[in-house]
Parts: sequence; structure tokens; C-alpha cells
Amino acid sequence: MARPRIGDVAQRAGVSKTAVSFAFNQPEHLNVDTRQRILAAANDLGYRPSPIARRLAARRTQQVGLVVPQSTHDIFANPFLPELMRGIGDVCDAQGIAVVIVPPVHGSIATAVEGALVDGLILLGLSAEHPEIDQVRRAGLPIVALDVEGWEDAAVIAIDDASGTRAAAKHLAELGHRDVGVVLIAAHPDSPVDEQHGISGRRLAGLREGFGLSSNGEGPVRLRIVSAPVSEEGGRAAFDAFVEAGLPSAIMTMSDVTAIGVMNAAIDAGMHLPEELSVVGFDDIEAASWVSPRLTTVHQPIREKGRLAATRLIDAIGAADGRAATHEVLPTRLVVRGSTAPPNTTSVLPAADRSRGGAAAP
Amino acid sequence: MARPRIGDVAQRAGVSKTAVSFAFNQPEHLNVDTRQRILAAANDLGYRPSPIARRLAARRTQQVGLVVPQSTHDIFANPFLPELMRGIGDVCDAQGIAVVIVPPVHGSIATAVEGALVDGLILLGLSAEHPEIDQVRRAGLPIVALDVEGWEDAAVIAIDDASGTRAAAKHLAELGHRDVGVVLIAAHPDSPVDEQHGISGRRLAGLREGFGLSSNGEGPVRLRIVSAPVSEEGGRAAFDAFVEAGLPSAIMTMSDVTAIGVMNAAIDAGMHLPEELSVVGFDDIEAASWVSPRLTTVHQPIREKGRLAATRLIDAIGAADGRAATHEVLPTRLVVRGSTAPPNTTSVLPAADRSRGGAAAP
DNA sequence: CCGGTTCACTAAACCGGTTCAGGAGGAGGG
DNA sequence: CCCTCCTCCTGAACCGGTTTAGTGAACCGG
Repeated sequence: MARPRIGDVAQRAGVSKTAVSFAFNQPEHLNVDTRQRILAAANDLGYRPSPIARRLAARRTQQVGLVVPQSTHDIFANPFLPELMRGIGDVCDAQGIAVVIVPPVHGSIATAVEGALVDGLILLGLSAEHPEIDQVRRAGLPIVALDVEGWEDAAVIAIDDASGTRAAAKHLAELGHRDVGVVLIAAHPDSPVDEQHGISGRRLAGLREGFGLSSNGEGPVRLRIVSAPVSEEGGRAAFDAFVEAGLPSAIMTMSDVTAIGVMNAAIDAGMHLPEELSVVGFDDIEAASWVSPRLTTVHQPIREKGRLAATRLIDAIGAADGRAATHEVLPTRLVVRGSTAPPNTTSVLPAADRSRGGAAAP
Repeated sequence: MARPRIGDVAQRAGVSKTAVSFAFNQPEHLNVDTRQRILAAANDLGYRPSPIARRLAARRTQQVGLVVPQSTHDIFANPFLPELMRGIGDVCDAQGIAVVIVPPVHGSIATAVEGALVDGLILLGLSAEHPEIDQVRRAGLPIVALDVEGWEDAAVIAIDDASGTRAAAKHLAELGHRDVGVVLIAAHPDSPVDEQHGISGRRLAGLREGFGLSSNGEGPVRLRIVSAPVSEEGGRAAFDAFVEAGLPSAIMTMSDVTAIGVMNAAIDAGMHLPEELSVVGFDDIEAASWVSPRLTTVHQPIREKGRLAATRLIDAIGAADGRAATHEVLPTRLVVRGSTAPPNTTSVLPAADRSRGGAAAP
């Protein structure tokens, strides 16, 4: 009862393997009657061409990998990822290309990439300084990297991180905040964060600029930096960390889901937002406007980023040498909603923006 | 400059292809020196074993497919999916198995499945009545189906839909609701919904039971049914549909994201929740407790479902005949939060549960 | 009736690995 | 000294398709 193979069909139909292959892929090379006979034989046997054999011969897997720095469990804790997938899917679905999540194997991204059944890679959350980056590049696959700097010879889709956080900082400074907590991105609770490079570096630089701080942090605003995993729980943990050291009047996070965690922890602690604590997110995921108060955040075009990445990657796969080396930077913009207000005072924003349904006191 | 193949390495190291293969896969069959020589040669050439050739020979793709009834774009509009992926990922990551989303190709699920590079399938959102279901089953792959009934010969992971909605109905009835809107799941805005079978059928039956209605809908509570795509926008559309016909006092949805869309539309329309409209969700995704008022919803163990599905599927792939035919039903339970209250009156629930931070009037 | 096309189809090579069956050479036992 | 058993390695078959180069027959115009 083994799965029938192309030879079995050929035999039953009294033709060659080639003819069977033609019947499925290039009908115009075959007499109509012959084709019918072959398809009938295939149907009798319940034959399906093996996708993997087919793709070995074609030297195309018809799959692209989305390389992520953490486990599927952790990475999907951030609604950013599904949103990115939607963008990637827009392009890949239309081309019949499947998307595979490629998380590290035993902690190694390079190992995961070497075994990945893909024609190309979209790299997420891997800075140019990542220790395994050379191995990943040597895999010989076309690559589009998201959110990196300084890869002159690769295709890069980035966003204008600094101007986003710069605008956020100006906004907070104008509201009067002088003691601001910053939650950077940590892969794991205790892993160190490079404050000079990568996403955190760029966003921090923008923040400092917006607050008018010198590069060593001197200036009118006190910045206190912690890091946390990108998840609601991570945001809660960051809030707890600040509580121990005394809360700042505002907290700037590097992702909305973290911001939401901060807000939820603050609310659970009985605080009133935004009067007692301003919170700013980053990404502008859908849920940012579902929470209460609605989240002030730096918008980035996530879906567009995914679409662009997929488009560039597929182009590179199609190109003979697989090299693209484009560098595109998408804009960010601050979206002011209800989660920011002057410190220790009643918000001056319209009530409708600060809270949602059921807010009126009985 | 073509990619080096196993033969190139063999030649350079002065050994057979078999030896090279051993060097990578079964080092114990080789003298240590020989192995070093082979690896050195491989390294010099920049050789990487081709994952696809390897897997053709192994007759294992090391991938499982998650078959979904809609495009990647649409399906990821529901946070249910990432949550399910987290559960699936828990199991698959640990085994080095990749997960591929398999959306329809040109609208055909069967076509997508036939071309999918996978060892097995997890079916989501496909009822036993789906027109392409036979073709999918004939693909000869081990299958675990989620949320179906009446597949005696397949592995099924389901939830107790009816008892979830029954509890929700009782809850609403006890609060005094007599005019209840129901939002069923539609793949697309205009596609018809089978109210007898599938998820919608089971949940509707539970609802009617809970409200004490006969199977033809006679009884003390008026149920008005619409359907909408599962997304925030879908929820908004459903709300709009009810507005046209006159709003019920409560709306029961089949997913949290729909419920959130209903709530957002209601709030945008200036309504106060839950006093003027009660909303009940289904799923209990994380965001259900982020919104305001916090969403009353039917909890289902999404991650556990994913874990279980992946576990059963991997077992079936490992088994000789790929048949499992287990039927597991996970429990659901109603989680009462702040989005439900007696109709046209002030909620009797504690204020803290109805609204979140910043709620106090200035 | 002849040379050139076109049509319908095939044998064999190929994609790039793994694996089975077995062989050479040296160690150990009797 | 012969036989057996390991150790280390190899040739050939195999995974299941696609593709290249080419064959024989029918057709066609001159």
C-alpha cells in the first residue's frame, strides 16, 4: 500500500515517466487522448506528485523563511509579528509561496537557517553585530534584513527609528516630564542590551536628541533605562522594576505590547492613567487603540514593511545573482492618544480620548 | 561559482560521497582524522548539505502545515491564530519541526494541501462538511483536525463549544437580557453560514439551550443572528448591521476580536458600556482583558489546543500507519468581566472591573 | 519521390543527498 | 598460519520527480 510513484502511473498508462510528468506540467506537449489516459491512471492509483521531489528538481522550495531571534512562543507574544505576517502574506500568498517561521534551534540561529527549507530569508531582530550573522549570510540564500544599519551589501528595510522617538521625547518634554523611564528590548529578562547599536541604540539616540540630552546623558531630563522581553508580562516586569526604584512620571517603551503591560500593571496597582503615569509605546499595533487610555505611540507601517520585505526578497530570489542591496527607510510618526498627559495633574486632553466606554461615574 | 555539492567535497578530501555524508550525520562510522579532513574540505568549499535533497532522501520534510480557510492576511487579523501558533510552536520548536501556514491557493484548499511541503496537517476552521475535505484527506498525510465533529476516523481536538455558549446565555438571561444579537463567523462578508453544523451550529445550540429556547427559536428571548468576518472590522460591521435594525441589549459574538470590534464601534457611536450594551466574546485572548470594559468571554485553552494538536500530529507522523483517531474535547468556561450588565441600567459589578485607569471624572 | 518540419513521445541524465551491501586490511584467537 | 571479527571506507542503488537530447512517424511543399 505504498504511495504510488510516477513510474507506477507510467506503467499503468503504458507511457514513459516523462509523459506522466508532461501530463501534469506541460499538457501542450501531449496528445489530448494520451493525457486523459495518464490522468485516469493517476486517479485510479491515487497518485499525487511528491512536492519535495518536485522541488528538488526545480531547485526551488517555494518557501521563504522569517528568521526570528526567539522561540515561536516568545515571538508571537508580540502582536507585531502577526501584523508583519499579514504584510508578508499579502505578497507571498499571491505568488503561491509559503512562509516558514525560523526560530533558533538549540539557541542557534545559524543552525536553524542551515536546515531551513527556503529560497530566501527575511531577518527580523538581528542586528549587524549578531555573532551568528556571518554564518547566516554564508548560507548562500538571498536575504532581506529588517531594521538593521550598516549592511551596505544587503537588502535592508528599515524605519526611521530616531525620528519616531525624537518626536515622542519632544512630546513628553513639552508635557513637562523630567523623569522618564525607558524600557528597552531584551531577548530574555537578564540579557544585556547594547545601548549604542541596533534598534535600541537608534531609538535611544532619538530619545536623547528629543530631550536635548548630550550623548552621555547630561541634560534637563533624567532618563532611567531598564530592559524587558517584548510581551505584556515584560511590560509588567518593567513596571515592577521602576516601582522598586521609585516611579518616573512617564515611561517610554519600545513596543506597544510592552507599553500595554506597563499600563495594566499600573492600573492593577491602583494608579490612574495618564494623570499619575504617562506611557508611550512603539509600533502602533491595532490593540494600541483598543486599550484604555488609548495608547500614545510611535507609528510604524508594519504591514507595509512586511509587503516590501517579501517583494524585495522574491525579486532577489528571481534575480540571477540574488543580490539586491537596496536600503529603504520607511517613515515613523508619533500618534498622540490618551496615555500621555502632564505629570501629576489632570489631563488637558479631551476626555473622549483618555478613556473608553463606561468611564462616567455612576 | 555554483554551490558546491557533496561530490565536490568528496573529491577534494579524496573520499567517497558516503564518507562525506557520514562526516555530517554519523561521525562514529569514521576515523577521527578522516572526519576532520572532510570537514576541512567542506569548510574550504563553503559546503552546506542541501536541506531539500536531504529531506527527499529521508522522506521527511520536518515541517507541518497549519491549514487555514482564509488568506494569511485575513486569518492573522484574529489574535486567536498567533495564540494557537504559540502552542503549536512549543511542541514543534522543541522537535526542530517548522510550521508552515497553508492558506488556500486561488481559493482552493485542496490545491494548497497538495503542494504543501509537509509531513502532516493541522486543520483549522474546516468542518466535516467542507466541499474539499475529501481531497484533503486523500493527500495521504496524517491529519489532526481542530473543532470538528463526526470524524470518527481522524484525530480531532475540539472544545466544548455548547457548554461555553450555554453558560454565556444563562449569564445574559440572568442579567435580564431578552433581546440578544448573535454574531456568527463568516469567511467573507456575504458568505452564508450553516446554522446547523460546525462551530456556529454547536455554539448556537448551546446558546438556545442556555436561553431556554426550542430548537426552532421559540422562547422567552429574542435571538437575532448576523454574521461577520472574524476581525475587529468585522465586529464593527456587525454592530452597524444591528444599528440599522435597532440595537439589542446584548451582543454575543463567536470571537473576542469581533466582540472588541463591536465594543469599539459602540463606543465610537457614543454609547456607554456595559450599561447601554452588553458584549460577550469567545476565546479569551489576551487582549480581552486589556480592553475597557474588560471583556466577558468564553474561555478556551487556545495554547493547550495548539500543543495538543502538534503533539498528536507528531505522534501520528511517527506512527507507521499515521492513524490516530483520538477525539479529545477540551473544556470551556465563562469568564465574567466588565462588559456585561443588566440592560438599560447601571452595572452592579464593581467599578474596577468595568473600566480601567483614568476613568474617574476630572 | 525527396528533404525538411512538426508532432508525440521516450531514454537517460540530472537535482543532491542517504543508505545498503560489501570489501580491504589489520587485530586477535586458536 | 589460518580463520574470524572489527574498523573504516566505497560503489551502486535509491528517494521521486524534471529536463535534455533525440527518435520515429506523419505531414507538407515542391
